[in-house]
Amino acid sequence: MIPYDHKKIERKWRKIWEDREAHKTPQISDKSKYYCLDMFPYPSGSGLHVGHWRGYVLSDVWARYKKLQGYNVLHPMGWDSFGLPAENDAIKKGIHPKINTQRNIQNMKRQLKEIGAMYDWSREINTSDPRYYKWTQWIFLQMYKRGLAYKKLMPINWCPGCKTGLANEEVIEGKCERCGSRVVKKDMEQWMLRITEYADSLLYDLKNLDWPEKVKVMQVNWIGRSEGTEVIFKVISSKDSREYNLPVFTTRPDTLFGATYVVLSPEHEIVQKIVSSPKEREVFEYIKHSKETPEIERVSVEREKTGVFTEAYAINPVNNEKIPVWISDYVLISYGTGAIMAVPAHDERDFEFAKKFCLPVREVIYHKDSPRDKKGNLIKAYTGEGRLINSGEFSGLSSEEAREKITQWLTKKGLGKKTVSYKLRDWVFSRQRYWGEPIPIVYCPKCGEVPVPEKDLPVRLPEVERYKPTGTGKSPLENIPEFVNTICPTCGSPARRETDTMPQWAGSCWYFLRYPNPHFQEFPFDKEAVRYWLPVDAYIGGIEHAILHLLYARFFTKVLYDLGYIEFNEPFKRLFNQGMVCRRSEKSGKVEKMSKSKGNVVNPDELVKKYGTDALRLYELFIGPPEADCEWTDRGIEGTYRFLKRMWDIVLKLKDNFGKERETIVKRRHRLIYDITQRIENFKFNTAISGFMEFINFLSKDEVLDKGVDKETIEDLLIMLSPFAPHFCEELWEILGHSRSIFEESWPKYDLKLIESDMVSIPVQINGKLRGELRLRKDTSEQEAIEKAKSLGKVKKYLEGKEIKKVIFVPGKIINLVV
RNA sequence: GCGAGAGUGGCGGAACGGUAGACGCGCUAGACUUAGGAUCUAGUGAGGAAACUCAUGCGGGUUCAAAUCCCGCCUCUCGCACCA
Repeated sequence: MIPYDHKKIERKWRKIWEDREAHKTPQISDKSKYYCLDMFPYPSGSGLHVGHWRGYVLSDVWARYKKLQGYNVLHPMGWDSFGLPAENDAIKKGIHPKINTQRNIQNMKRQLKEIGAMYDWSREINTSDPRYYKWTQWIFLQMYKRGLAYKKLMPINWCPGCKTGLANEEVIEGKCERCGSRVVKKDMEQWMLRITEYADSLLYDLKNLDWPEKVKVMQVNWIGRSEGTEVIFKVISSKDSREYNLPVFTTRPDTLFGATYVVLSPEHEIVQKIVSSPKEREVFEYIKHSKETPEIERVSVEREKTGVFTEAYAINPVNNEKIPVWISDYVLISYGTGAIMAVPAHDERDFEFAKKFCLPVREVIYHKDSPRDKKGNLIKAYTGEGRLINSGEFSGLSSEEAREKITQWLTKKGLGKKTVSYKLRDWVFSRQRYWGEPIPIVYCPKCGEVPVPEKDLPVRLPEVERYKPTGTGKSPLENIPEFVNTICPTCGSPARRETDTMPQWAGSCWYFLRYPNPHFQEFPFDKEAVRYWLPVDAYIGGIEHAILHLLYARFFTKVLYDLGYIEFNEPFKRLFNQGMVCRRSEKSGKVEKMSKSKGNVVNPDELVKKYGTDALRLYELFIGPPEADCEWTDRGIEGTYRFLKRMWDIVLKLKDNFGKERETIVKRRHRLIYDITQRIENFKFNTAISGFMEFINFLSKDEVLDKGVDKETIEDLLIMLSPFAPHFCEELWEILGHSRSIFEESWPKYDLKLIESDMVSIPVQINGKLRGELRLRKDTSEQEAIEKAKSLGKVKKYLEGKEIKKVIFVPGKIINLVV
């Protein structure tokens, strides 16, 4: 008998698939489509480890399963090759990003091919290819024309390590998401995208998506919509007694009568105008200090509150009370209006601040559970709802009624209005780096800011010698006169190009639209092909993109939808996040996510050599539930490898003399089809594989093999296993005499009637404890079943001298006798 | 602090409120072998000679019956965190 030779088989089928163009997806077809997309990787220099494999295997099994179900499946792959990760890798190695990226792609593509996935490589895309980024620039111009891209001087997150500005989303705990450096604030002219305009749409459309709840919640929190009231306080300058209108945002207008002071963010523009001369120096020092304080510290909850009194006063519009105006860095310039009314009795932060600076606390919401000392004073803020007190004509109302009434009152008097605030900020879209899409804008001394005409796209990234970030706040492109100097597209005068480039995320915001026709010349995407293929039916990738990429891609999709270019406003119908593969790290001694820096990676190359791709694919899935993190066990793969070998032997043993269909086997077959189908549908690939193992254990019993197994059972088994172990199943399929690929077959069907058996085994319990087991016909009457149960030897013993108080009989399930 | 998820053998993990530990790793014994780190067979939660008892993070509850449902804790992981 031929032994299972994974090397030979895998090499053979990979070549056949390539020669036959087996994975080439037809552009358009009569079949229903299924778009199964992996989050495309950036071409990293460290290559793939078994953790990366997991997601790719998962999506490939799903894609192949859908193909067997008769769908026309699109399962493409490409490269997210612009941006910080690729550029930092190049700088570290001292190789030009273009060369380094090419090399990395070559290596990763080789590794990806080892997985044996059905990627249609003829559709490969690469975001740093001018034929691709031409269209990224084109989309930017469409946004620019609609006012969705604009330039603004603003304090942005500056990473001193990467020497570039970052988006809010790229700052994690005050540190750069890429390099871990502390991010500082820097005032810079930046290109911005007006993502806030889409805040509500990004929020409300989440509810129709089949996404993990966790990711949806993260996006909801990130958008951070909160409804409230803008209240206008009058501020009288202590410098010159001039009056200014100061809007503040609050979600609790019901506490307005409890406002005993006002706090401005140190960066608030009005501060300079209202501060008294004696306080000017102190205020200036405070502002300087807070600018220098790293965001991470400034925002720390534990930190004691600080602040300075401006000696100016504000008028509370609702009762004309004069209250002091302070500045403090616990008020953020970037949220709401950058100013708050402070209600110490009902806000913890305000309470803390009031205690420190001896400011009055006035209760305006009464509740019996307010935390008080013996004298009846609040010992901390009561932040819940209640009934209004000390609130003039509004006293006696509930918080909810009061919010409505007070807002109405303010609106009528022109002193306030209902508003909505968001945590979401506009997207900082400029990077002062070389390796990215040049922003297609020209500055003309006569015409000002001029967009590059579409016919002149792409604005090519010049070939340069020096590509390292400058740290001056300008991109390295600034030093390339051939790039910078151009002529104005409008008037022809000498002009300068924008030298900032787009962020890493730009290309991935729309790549899923390009795959349906990746070589299309006339437009970013082929509308016809997009109409057929989009939206993406299943999007598979890591949870780390829960906010950044997924939010940005949704934003681009919505913009393109509003501009009439596409007919759907959500790109990814279903999202699946695979769990991370972890392993004990020698350095830390902890079980951590696999990564090169932690030194706990497992290289798939050696495993493929020793056990084969198919055994590794199986183990990647068998290791645990796909959505859960898992711990890699080095010897675990032995199990799936042995499984394949045993199955191989059984099929070869059977192939020359298949038996007739036998009832027991047919029933087991239908049971298997049912189980496997259900488990795959529910993404329970780990238990699907254990189902195959159980079936093989059943088949390998001598009595089963001796009595014979029919051909159809084995063929169905092979078809069902083929998404998991494609090379292995193709080979056995051929050995069984088929000349067509197994992936041309269709998924087997089950007959529920055949699954249900006439005989069932029923556990018998006494007082809920298992005491025996009964084999019964399914339709046995309750009475007969109970009698039989009572006569079981073991059961009899327990019933001796006892009285049966209650009998539980669940047909086909259980018998429980209570004594 | 807030929000979400998870705690089951030596290990990875199975279990529509109904036989806890499927399947696999590892381990033990045996078979075949010059050999076995290949393969096959049997066993493998703990205690006990056995009958049996005890076991799903801890403590309560509901139920004939709870890993599963409810209440209260503990631990871990992840996300958010002065957002007014």
